[in-house]
Amino acid sequence: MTVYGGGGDPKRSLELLWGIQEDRPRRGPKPRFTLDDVVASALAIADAEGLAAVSMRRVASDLGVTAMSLYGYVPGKAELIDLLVDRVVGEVDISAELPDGWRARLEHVARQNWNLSLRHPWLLQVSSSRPVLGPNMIAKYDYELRAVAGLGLTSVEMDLVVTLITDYTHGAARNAVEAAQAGQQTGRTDLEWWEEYAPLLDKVFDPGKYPTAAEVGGEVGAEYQAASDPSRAFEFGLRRVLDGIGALIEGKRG
Amino acid sequence: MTVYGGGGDPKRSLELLWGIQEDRPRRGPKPRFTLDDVVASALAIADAEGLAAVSMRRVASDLGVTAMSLYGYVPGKAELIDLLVDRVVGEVDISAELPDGWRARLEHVARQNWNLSLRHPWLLQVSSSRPVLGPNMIAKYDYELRAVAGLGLTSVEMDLVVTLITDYTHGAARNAVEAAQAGQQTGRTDLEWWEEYAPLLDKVFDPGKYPTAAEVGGEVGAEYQAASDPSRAFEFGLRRVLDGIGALIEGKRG
DNA sequence: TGAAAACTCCCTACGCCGTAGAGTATTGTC
DNA sequence: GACAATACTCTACGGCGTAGGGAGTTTTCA
Repeated sequence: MTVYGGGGDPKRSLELLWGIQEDRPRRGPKPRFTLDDVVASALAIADAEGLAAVSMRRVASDLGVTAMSLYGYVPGKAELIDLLVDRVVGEVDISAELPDGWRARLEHVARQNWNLSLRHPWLLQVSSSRPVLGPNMIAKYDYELRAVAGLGLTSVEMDLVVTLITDYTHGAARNAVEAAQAGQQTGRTDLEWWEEYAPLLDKVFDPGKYPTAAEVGGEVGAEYQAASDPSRAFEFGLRRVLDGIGALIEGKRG
Repeated sequence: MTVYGGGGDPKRSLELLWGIQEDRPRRGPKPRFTLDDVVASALAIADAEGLAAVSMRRVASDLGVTAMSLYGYVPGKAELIDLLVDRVVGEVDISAELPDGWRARLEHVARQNWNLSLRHPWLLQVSSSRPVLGPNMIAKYDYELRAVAGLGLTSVEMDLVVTLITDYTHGAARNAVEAAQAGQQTGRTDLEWWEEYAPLLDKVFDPGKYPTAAEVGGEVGAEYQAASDPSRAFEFGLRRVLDGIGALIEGKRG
């Protein structure tokens, strides 16, 4: 359950991210691994067991080495997490041609971010104190900006639109991941959980006091057979957000 | 930097949240504090020094007591965090009359959530595996649903709209808090940070490869004198989201 | 060629963390 | 006054990030 936010020394992180090290050959014994090996090991753990399982000792032992030897590759855990983030951000396929039309393009961007978060749920728990300005992050930012290029928006507006899409997607994905993890953690399906705690909640929850919540909660629960349907919520919200952006773009044209 | 997600035993959390304990008077010595005292102590630490500083030992020592004695009040740290969350959620003023008009109402809801997150930044780092169904959380949910009542939306739609607003606000607040914390953590203003790392980034970043990011990033940086302006981004996005919701509502009417 | 420097990795240790288990003092009930 | 229940303390375990120093390996330079 322990979780780390990025935010090591930004200068050092930048250097590591962009691979400003070189000057091999150096004097001592050759390193047993590359920096990439270390990050890959951490990634495997994060994906399989969550960010909490990513400890220096664990990453090291998976590599067959002691914890302290990692400090030859990375100044500390925070920087390792920064590298981890940029690495999975690199998974987003930014070589693909963007679809035609701003709406399809933004939808594509949103879905890419959504999928990325579901594939690496721990990503949502990394709250970097500064954005990790790694090569993949910048490439992705460029890709996303291109989705709203040529629409008559100012640079600032382009940035704001992309931020809106990614912010919203992030929030929606967070709900989805929480719901999914809750199910697998407790070993119960949503339905089972609902059935177990509904009576307890009933005892304590006064429908007369909160009639709106009671009615909506009841109908929503009945419809989803769960407390929520994050995937549907994402689709719904995305449509509204795109509608809102559409109003902006058309306003610009008129 | 260490952070905890909620998600203790949901049953026990529910009981604590709703105060199903009573059956005092009991036999032994009287407890030195109330459960509220413990939560208040944890809250003070979280607000002042962040969630990472909230350890059982620390909370206890602030109360003048050993760590283990907290386990008489709370089954574990996870449940304490659950209580912490519901407590600050209770700060939202839900007795206030909602403004007239769905748009003003939803805007009000969004701003309340925004302010709550900025007042208690650690809230954004608590990723409960299940929603904390405390009394305050439910009261807030009810309050927020009332903002979209009577508009001809189905229950499910009402829930989706509220989820959209809170999801978006959560994501936007997250950026704001990160930016604010980055400034105070490193003791640098945004401008200073920008000036320090721009040259380093310049050396590594190829504008020819990412012309869109280069141009937009440059103009955005010049306009904000910083990498971003989260507050402005929030306002911008909120307007779009409300526009999108407006389209839905008007579509329902037509 | 041999010494020195540079480097990787290991071992040990410190001060944190959440919390289990057992002990001690205090309080209420019979 | 005896007994049981309770609140709290102490000690300890196994984890964490990482500082410091030592050992062995490889390259460089005299």
